[in-house]
Amino acid sequence: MLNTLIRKLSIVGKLTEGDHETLRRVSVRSRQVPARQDLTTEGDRPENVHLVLSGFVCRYKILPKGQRHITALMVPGDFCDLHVAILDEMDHSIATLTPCTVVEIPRSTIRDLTENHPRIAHALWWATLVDDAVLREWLVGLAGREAAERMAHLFCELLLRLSVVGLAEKDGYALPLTQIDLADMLGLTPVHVNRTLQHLRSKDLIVLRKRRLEILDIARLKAFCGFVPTYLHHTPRTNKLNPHQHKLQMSASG
Amino acid sequence: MLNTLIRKLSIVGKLTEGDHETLRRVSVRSRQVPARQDLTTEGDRPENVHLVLSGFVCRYKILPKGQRHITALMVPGDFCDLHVAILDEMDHSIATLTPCTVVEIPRSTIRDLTENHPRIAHALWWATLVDDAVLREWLVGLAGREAAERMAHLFCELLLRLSVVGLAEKDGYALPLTQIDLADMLGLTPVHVNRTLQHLRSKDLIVLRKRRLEILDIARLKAFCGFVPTYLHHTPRTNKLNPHQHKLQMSASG
DNA sequence: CGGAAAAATTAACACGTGTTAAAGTATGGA
DNA sequence: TCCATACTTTAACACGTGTTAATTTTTCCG
Repeated sequence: MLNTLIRKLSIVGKLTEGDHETLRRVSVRSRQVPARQDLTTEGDRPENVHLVLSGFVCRYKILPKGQRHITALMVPGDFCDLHVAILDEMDHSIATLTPCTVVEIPRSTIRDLTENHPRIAHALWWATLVDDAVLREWLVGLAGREAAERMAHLFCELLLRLSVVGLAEKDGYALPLTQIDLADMLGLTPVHVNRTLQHLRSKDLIVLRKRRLEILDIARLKAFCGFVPTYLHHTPRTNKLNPHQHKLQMSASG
Repeated sequence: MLNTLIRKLSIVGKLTEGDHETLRRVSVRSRQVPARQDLTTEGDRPENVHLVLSGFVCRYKILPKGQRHITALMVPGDFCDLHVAILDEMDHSIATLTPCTVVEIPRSTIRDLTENHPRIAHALWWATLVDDAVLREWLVGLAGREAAERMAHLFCELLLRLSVVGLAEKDGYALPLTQIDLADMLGLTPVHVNRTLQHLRSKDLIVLRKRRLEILDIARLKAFCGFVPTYLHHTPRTNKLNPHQHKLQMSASG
């Protein structure tokens, strides 16, 4: 179970066996949480950081008109709120989407990790920045991709993220979310999520059924949504030429 | 000039005179940069962190179809890429929108600040988290607010952010952005930005002319877009009752 | 000061997505 | 096993925003 975390953090750098042991020690006290329950609520000043061991967790905000919008999806191996220690008050909430196993880690423990375990600290820092990068990609997708592309992009992203922690096969993965959850995540209505799902199915790209996503043709799916996985920073640093320096384009808008 | 940074960081905690001196020393070497020029380009591994002293800077990504989308706007006192030190490769670009004065701070200096100046380190950490919160708010706005509300919300946000660094009056501020810039920021077309601007003007909420935004009725503008400034974390911690715990609503979507 | 380039404005039309509502289908607990 | 509830699916229509393109205005620079 905890392997998910170790597997994920190992992407960045080489953790020692001692680091593994430290992480295991930190995560002994896990807790079962039913689906659709807040872990922390907007306005709180939480004392614990949450680590997901199993299940899906989301970060969300409620707009003045009452709609929920999900700004991040956390899967096993992800921290939910590594950063919140500094801010006075949560400006959003965190909730389970499915039944989950989570570890609650006191802030003091996180402080100890960051001060006395440099490789772990570096890995945690890295994980936070990747979360930011994902957030930016979601933002860009909402503004610039239409519904089907946006959904396809999410499915590609999850394939990668779940693969890292061993929760995906080559051709699919368990996706125990409702269409309402997807709607709140993609900025669509549940009705249009349904339409879009059928559209992607009619193009023989994916099938979502019985809470499992089947990817029928990953290459075509990636091409369809223009998936470029760089932002996930899951691959080691490369020294290839930088293709962006040659096609800078400042005032393009449509 | 540098006061902008000190003013901003002073929101979080009490910096000492020594801290001020340290910040001044770090920021001596400033540089003029013309408008519409990359400071770092996607794919780079930058060696310096950028601090804005004057002008407007943006973070942007180019989508496969060629559209630019701006994911963040940096104003004087803001760091552009405090975080990038850890990641292998920039997954986005940073560019000036107007002529700017920027300071380039070597990564080693940032490391020194974070290791040897705890109050400054804390303030930098805080600034990064506020940037994240702004990003989330933009995401939520793209998904859940329509064009006019989204634009009004941006104007309210900028009024607060610019006030903090002394660049806004009560009734407006300099906003030297083109409608194309606004479009790329709000996820709209330039044409619709123009329509929306006129719509807000027809409601006597704002006037944007000669690169200056006049806010005609800030109270009505805030009400119009449902502006709740908590996410900017510009006010000291309060111990008021938490209104969110009583109206939890998980599956609302429309 | 004048001319070229960029930005703002206007208009007509197209289309993606929202809205509402009703019917069908799973799901989970007693 | 069966019911109650939640979720999914379908349909018709409305509307916000995109698209294209032409025109006017502003800005910039020699």
